[in-house]
Amino acid sequence: MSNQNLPHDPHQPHDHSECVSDALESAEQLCERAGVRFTALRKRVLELVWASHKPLGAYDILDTLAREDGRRAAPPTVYRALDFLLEQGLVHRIASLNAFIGCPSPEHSHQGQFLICRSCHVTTELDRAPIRQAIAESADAAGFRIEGETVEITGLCAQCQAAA
Amino acid sequence: MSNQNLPHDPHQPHDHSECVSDALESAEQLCERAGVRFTALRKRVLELVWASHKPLGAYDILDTLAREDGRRAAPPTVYRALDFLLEQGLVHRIASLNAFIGCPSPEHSHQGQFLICRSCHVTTELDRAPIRQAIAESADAAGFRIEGETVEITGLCAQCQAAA
DNA sequence: TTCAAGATTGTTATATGATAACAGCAGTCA
DNA sequence: TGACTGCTGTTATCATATAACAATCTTGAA
Repeated sequence: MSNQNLPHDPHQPHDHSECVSDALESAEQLCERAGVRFTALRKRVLELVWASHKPLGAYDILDTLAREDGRRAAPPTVYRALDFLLEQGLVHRIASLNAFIGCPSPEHSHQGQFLICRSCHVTTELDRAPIRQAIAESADAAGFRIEGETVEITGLCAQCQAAA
Repeated sequence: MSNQNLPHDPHQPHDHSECVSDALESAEQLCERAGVRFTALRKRVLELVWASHKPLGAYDILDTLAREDGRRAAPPTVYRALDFLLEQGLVHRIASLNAFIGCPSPEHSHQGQFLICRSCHVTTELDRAPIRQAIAESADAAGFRIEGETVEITGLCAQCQAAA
C-alpha cells in the first residue's frame, strides 16, 4: 500500500497530477457528506488552485477561466466559488499575498501555518500543535478568545537556499 | 518614577494622548539616531496611526489629511510615509486587515504578534518568545530560513467577552 | 409533469487598496 | 551659487474585492 493519502513535501519532485486528483476526489466526498453541491465551476476553480503548490490570485484564476471559455468570467463568479471552497475548508487564503492555496488535509477543520518561499513561491502548509499552543497560551494570558489564526512565514525554502 | 515607558494594555482606560506623545517622541529620537528625516508629513501620519489602538487603513489616513488640508492628498503621499514608518519599525502592517498600527516598542527590530478584537477592533501587539520559538523550530525542521513572520490572531478581547 | 422555492451563476457597476512614472521643490554641502 | 539628493505633489493606472440585481438551474412537492 502506498502513502497516496499522506500529504508529501511539495518541494520534492512528484507526480503532481496525483495531488490534483486526490484533492478533487476528497473534495467530492467531503461535499457529499456535508450535503453541499460541488458544482462544475467550483470543481474547476479548485482544480486551478491546485495547479501548483503556489498560492494563486483570484484574478489569475479569472484569466485562466477566460482563456478557456472565450467569454470572460466576472470577478464575483470566481470569488463566490472561492468563498465556497474556503467555507468547506478545501482552500486557505494567504492574507499576506492576497492569494489562495489548496488544503492538503481538508478532512478536519483547521487554519494551518504556512511557509512561503519568496523565491520559488512554493508554499507548505503545517499544522503544528506547538505553534497553536504557544499562541493559545499567549491569548489566554490576555483573556483573549481566539476565533481565527493567520500564521504566514516568509523566507527561503531549503531548495532555494541550496540553489543560492 | 512612573511606568510611562512601558507599553500598557491598550484595553485599559488610559490617557491616550500620552501614548501618542510618547510614540512621537521616541520616533523623533530613533530617526535622529538612524540619520533619517522625520518630516512633518511622516510625523503627522504616525500621529494619525496612533490616534487609537485600532489598525488604520491608508485611505482613512488619506481622508483625514484631506479634511485638514482642504486639498486632497494623493495615495502615494500616504503610502510613502507609511513605507518609511514601516522601514524604521515605527508601525506594523496588519496583513489580514490591510491596515497599519503604531508599534509600542520600536527601539528594537521585531515583527510581533497581534491580537485583533473583531468587535472593538482594538489590537494588542505581543512579542512572545515561545511563539517565535515554536515557529522557528517548525521552520528549522523543514530546512526553511525565516525572513518574515505574520502572526495575526482574531477573536474577542476580554472586555468584549464580558460585554456580551 | 409542472410549478414554486431556493441555490447557483451571470452581469454591470463600483468600492477599496496599492503603485508607476514623472514633475517640482526643499535641504545640504561643496 | 549651483548641483545633488531626497521628499512630496500629481496624474494615471493597476490589483483586489464586493454590492445589487437578473437569469438560470436544481430539487422537491403538488
